[in-house]
Amino acid sequence: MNTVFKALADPTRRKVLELLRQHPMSAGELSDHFPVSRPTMSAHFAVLREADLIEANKIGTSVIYQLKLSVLEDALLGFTQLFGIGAGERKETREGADE
Amino acid sequence: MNTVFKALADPTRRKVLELLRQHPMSAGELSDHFPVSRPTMSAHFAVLREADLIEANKIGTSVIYQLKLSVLEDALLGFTQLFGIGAGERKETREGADE
DNA sequence: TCGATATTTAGCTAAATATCTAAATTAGAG
DNA sequence: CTCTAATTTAGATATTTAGCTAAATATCGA
Repeated sequence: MNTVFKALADPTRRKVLELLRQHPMSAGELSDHFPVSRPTMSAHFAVLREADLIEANKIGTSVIYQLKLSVLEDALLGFTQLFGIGAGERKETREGADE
Repeated sequence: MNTVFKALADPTRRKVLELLRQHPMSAGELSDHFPVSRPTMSAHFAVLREADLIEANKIGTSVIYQLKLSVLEDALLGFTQLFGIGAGERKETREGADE
C-alpha cells in the first residue's frame, strides 16, 4: 500500500494510469503522451509495476501495459474508508480496516 | 492536488492524518506517536499544511493541528471517480474532472 | 525578568528520485 | 543471418526528501 501511494505521488504516473483506464496500451504509445525520454518512461512503468498497479504483456516486440484497477481500488477505497469519506459501501464493506 | 498526493506518499504523514481524524492534537502529542525527532515531525506538518490537509491553531505555547477532511475528501474522491471506482455519487458528481 | 516548555528554523548529511544519453536486449522482416 | 524497431538496462548527474543536532522563537508561570 505504501508502494501504491509512492507510485501515485508522481503526476506522470497518475496520468499513465488515467490513459490506461481507457484501454491497454504499449510502452511506446504511452510514452508518446509525455515530454520525457523512453527510458524515463520505462522507469515510471517499473514503479507502477512494482506497486502492482499495472501488468505487462509482451506481444512481439511491444510491451502492452494494462491497468490493474482492483489494486488501485483496494488501496484508494481502503484509505478513504479509513476516514469515513464517501466510497463506503462496496464488496464486504470492511469496517474495522484500521492500520 | 499534486501536493496532496505528494503529502500522502509518506507513511508518517498518512498516520498523522489518521490520528487527526479522531480529534485535533498538538504537535507534541502527535510527535509522541512517532520514533522521529520533533524537528522532523515539524517538517512533516509543514508538508501537510502546504497541501492544505491540516490547519494549525496556536494556543498558548502549543500548536493544535486539525484535519481538513474536506480537502482530503475532494482529492481522493476526485481521483477515485476518475477511475469509476466506488464512491461515485456525491455532491455534484463532476464528470469531466480531468487533469 | 528568568526559567521552563513547545515548536520551528538553520544547517547539514545520506538516501531516494527523476532525468538524460548510450548501450544492450529481444523479436520480427527480409 | 542481418537489419530495424521497441523497450529496457547501465551509468551519470541534479534535485528532492527525510532525517539529525543545535539554535532561535514564543509563551507561560513564578
